Amino acid sequence: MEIKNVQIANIFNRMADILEFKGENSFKINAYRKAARVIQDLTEDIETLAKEGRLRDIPGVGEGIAKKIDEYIKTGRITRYEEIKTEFPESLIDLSDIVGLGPKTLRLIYRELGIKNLLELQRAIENGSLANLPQMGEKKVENIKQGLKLFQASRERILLGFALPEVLGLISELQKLPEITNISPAGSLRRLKETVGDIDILVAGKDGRKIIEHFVHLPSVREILAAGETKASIITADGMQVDLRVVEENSFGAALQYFTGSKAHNIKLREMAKKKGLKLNEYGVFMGEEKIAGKNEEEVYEALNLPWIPPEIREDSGEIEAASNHNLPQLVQPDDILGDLHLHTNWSDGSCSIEEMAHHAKTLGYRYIAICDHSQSVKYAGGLTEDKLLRQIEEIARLNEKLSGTGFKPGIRILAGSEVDIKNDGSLDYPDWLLEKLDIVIGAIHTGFKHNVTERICRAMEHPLVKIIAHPTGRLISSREGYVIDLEKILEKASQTKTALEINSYYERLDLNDLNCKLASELGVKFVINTDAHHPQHLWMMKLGVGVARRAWLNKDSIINTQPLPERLPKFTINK
DNA sequence: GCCGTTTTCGGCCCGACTGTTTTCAGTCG
Repeated sequence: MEIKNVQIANIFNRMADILEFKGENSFKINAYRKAARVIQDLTEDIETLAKEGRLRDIPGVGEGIAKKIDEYIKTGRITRYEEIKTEFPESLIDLSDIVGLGPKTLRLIYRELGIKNLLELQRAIENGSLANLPQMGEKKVENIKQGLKLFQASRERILLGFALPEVLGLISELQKLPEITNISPAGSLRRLKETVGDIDILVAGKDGRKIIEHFVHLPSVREILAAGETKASIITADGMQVDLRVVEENSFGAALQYFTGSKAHNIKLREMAKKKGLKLNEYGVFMGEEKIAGKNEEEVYEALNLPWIPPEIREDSGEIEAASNHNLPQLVQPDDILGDLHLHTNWSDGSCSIEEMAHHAKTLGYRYIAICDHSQSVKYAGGLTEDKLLRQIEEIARLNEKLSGTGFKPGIRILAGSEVDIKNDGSLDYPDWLLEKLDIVIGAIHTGFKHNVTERICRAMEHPLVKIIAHPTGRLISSREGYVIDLEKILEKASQTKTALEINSYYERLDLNDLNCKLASELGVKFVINTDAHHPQHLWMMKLGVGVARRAWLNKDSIINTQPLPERLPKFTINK
């Protein structure tokens, strides 16, 4: 459904690139970019909005852009785009993604040297013709050369689950320095976006030079890109670029706010500040010359008459308006999670015993877990035969005796479950008499990703024992697209059958993602946040899934594993 | 091209850095 949203957003972004190249009014260009971003983040189908004549309700969409959207939906094309697209070679506009090569320079090399594509740009660098242009010195050519290298490598963004532990490690190393009075990750990492580009760490402290000296000589640093008094950039042994910035203590909040972004959120805040006769920048909030806030984020927001806004929702997608109306959501927190309902063990393709998983879960403060190993037809993952599942149910009963809390020692409850494969006809991989012996049944697709997946999942959700659908879209971030599905249909069926959809926290999945969760939530769907852990060391990823939920504005009431288990098991109660 | 509790016209976030200049343009975040 959101396909048209993405297509239209892409066109507007491309139009902005072309208009920028043409040297059009920069505010017009920004208008296109803003519209593109808002449309991309929309949870509603833009086609529906168009049919209902509600396009103009989208912030950033006015008369001109609404007309173009209507045209695209009716005819599949936008005349204005087709016109300007033919004025210049596509391969030329592609070059605008090169860092260090802005629209002005691009226009210069096109006009003066006739450069139209990557290859010609490379040649111009090599034969020195680029360096001969006016305003073009040695350094600038070198910059473009570097940008070109990055562009060709088309540097991939880093998975959050990969970057987060690394950054927390760096931070705990840095905290040992007494000169550092405050420290925090910033940027998209702090907003818990599923992938991050550069990694930003912000520090408040006295002796910038010393702090940076310490930072660039940490053991995990492979290469130093820059090291000044207030800013340093390094490459870690894992190949991640990390920027450290040092600021004065009384500007830490303003700088943290600024470097956390998002850019769109910051722009809106600055507009607000301006309307109030204030000025907001990375040093503080100013009334004339006087600084009225900046030491911490709370007072920065307060100076603008706003409550503090959690970083995860700072995307200018309604959070500022909600804050103004004192209507911010009570976002679910990591501590709200009472159990993990999707764990694997060495009974199928996990690497540890049920008891080991339970022990680790207990150290995290969980009150319950569910063991959901694979079902019989998932051979490659060691799916359990019917007999083996029966034996596992007995083993879990035995462990529950052993691990149940006594007196002052709280225990942990292990639920017997299964991640049951949804077969090609939508039936389940175990017979009902066996499923009925389980505390919890999760349905999942593992084969036939292009084969009637929507119908299969919907049929599985109609089964009264299927309480959860695991990783509902099947995507792997930056490596697999996911099943071919009609997501909206699935969400509606989930809402109707009261089947919870999983937010799978495994770092490569994060499935459902933030936008899909937001959409699902609007349709009244319930969620469960699981790790799908195959090893105790995967359990920490719960915080990634909680991040997804927070980015989707979810509160704890819509997430079933924030609820305590009923006194008497066996059956996990989701009323279907 | 969008938008409006000062406006339907005249604004549109803000600062740092870099490189090439000699007071500033271009680019980035």
